[in-house]
Amino acid sequence: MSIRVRFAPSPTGYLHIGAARTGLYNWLYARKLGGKFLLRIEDTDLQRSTDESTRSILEGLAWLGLDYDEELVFQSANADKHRAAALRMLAAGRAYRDFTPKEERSDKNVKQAIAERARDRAEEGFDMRANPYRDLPSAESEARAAAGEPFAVRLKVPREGRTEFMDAVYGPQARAYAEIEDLVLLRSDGHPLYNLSVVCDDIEMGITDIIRGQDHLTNTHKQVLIYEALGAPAPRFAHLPLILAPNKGKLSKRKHGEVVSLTTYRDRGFLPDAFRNFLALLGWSPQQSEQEIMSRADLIAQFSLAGIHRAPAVFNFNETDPRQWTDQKALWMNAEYIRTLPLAELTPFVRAELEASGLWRPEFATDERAWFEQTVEAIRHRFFTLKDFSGQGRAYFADEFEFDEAAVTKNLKKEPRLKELLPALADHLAQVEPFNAETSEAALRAFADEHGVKAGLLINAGRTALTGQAVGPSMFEVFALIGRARSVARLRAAAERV
RNA sequence: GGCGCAUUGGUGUAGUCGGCUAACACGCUGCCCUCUCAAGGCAGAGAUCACGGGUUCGAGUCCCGUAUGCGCUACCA
Repeated sequence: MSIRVRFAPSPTGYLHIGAARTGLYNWLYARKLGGKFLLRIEDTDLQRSTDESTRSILEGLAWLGLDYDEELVFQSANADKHRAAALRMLAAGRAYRDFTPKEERSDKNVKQAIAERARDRAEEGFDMRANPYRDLPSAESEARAAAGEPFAVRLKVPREGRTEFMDAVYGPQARAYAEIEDLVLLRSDGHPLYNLSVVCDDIEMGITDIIRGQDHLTNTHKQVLIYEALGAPAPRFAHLPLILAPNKGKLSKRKHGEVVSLTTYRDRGFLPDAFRNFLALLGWSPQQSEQEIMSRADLIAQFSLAGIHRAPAVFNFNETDPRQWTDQKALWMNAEYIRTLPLAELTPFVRAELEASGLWRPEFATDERAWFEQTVEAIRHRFFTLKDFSGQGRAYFADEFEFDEAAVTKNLKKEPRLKELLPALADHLAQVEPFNAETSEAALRAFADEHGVKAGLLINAGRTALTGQAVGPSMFEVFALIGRARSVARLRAAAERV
């Protein structure tokens, strides 16, 4: 049977990078094995699910290049089928009606309340099978239901035995039934619950392999029980190590903000290829090579569940240092992609960035196309994100640009004579014909000798005058790119800043 | 509290059947290159492989225990 996997996020917020990685691994697995990668939106929690989140998830997946097969499935649309499945289990004696009135939830610290209750129960040797309605004669159960008494439907977990399954990452797993509660399948208002919905949909969609976060490892035992009760074969499972924050705690939007949102990386100038590459390596590594820079095709070719780690991965970043707003290796990898990608693949991204910041001119794609490509080629080598093209790189595309203050101090204010030298140099360069990297270099060096100053003084001052920056490509390359007229004008204008 | 999972330099990881003087990448330091900064090249610092026992001629690798972290333990997903 051919492979069918699914990515099943719940639309209760932006797409978390951990979830994105889960999607990526599913996608890689399907593409590698020629299977299908399906997408299901788990929107059964109607209070928390939003259309905006769904859109954000779709956008994020599209950005990463994770195309899905077949129709998008909304879990909420299948609620009737889930209810029917619960009723089938009820009829088959694999589930029972629980008439216990619904507990009032103390909204505060849900997790803590659960832990406390579990502790109390453990102390008194609580029996998971103690529910008084578990063995209610079916006639009485039917009668009370018919009379309109509200009830939840619970799975009737057998008293003796254990669930077992083989996890492709964590190995053989087993859990005694005694450890598993008679979980609720249907709420007393008829609403199907997570574990039931997931299993029903996975059966319906013909899912063969479930690849998901390790936080579901213990849930899986419950789901195996549901598969059995439904008389369906369980799929294969593979659980993924979690991605942790630098303090090895949970990585959450609440605490860590936008670094955990996938769209942040798109919005802050990451190349999708670079981020996909980085994400793939967070919890997985190729078996047969030490290669780290991997294209989409490389990833597909190299991917296997065997290369997935068991230990959680720390996503490293420093909230107090803007230069380390996200993992340094991710930043490095993005820079690596920016400087090594074939130019033709990079320029569309640069164009989009320039358009977004109002720096794009149509000529860049027509008459000035060669110039545009040369410029991108010249400046991309020291950029980390696409944002740098409109930031540090602004002066190449527009005449209004900011001067970096440190650069002005270092290269212009340092030498008062520049106030006269710069306009004089401008006059000198205005005579150069033709004007290119070689001729401008010869002219500048001759000018420096003539005036008894080091060429480096004029070179560094020139770079700041022309680009507003302290760093950049070779000065003479910059002269050639900016052109004579603009170079001369900027040299003169910069004299004011000395 | 119970159950489960994990634990190799700051981070991501490699270490197949036990032979490691513990490998690679990011980051860090220095040098070279040089008009700056990157890139690139070279060199280097940084790990008694969580801790304690055991098995063995020999353990990062196998076994037991402890600690720490994380997950689950809901009529949340």
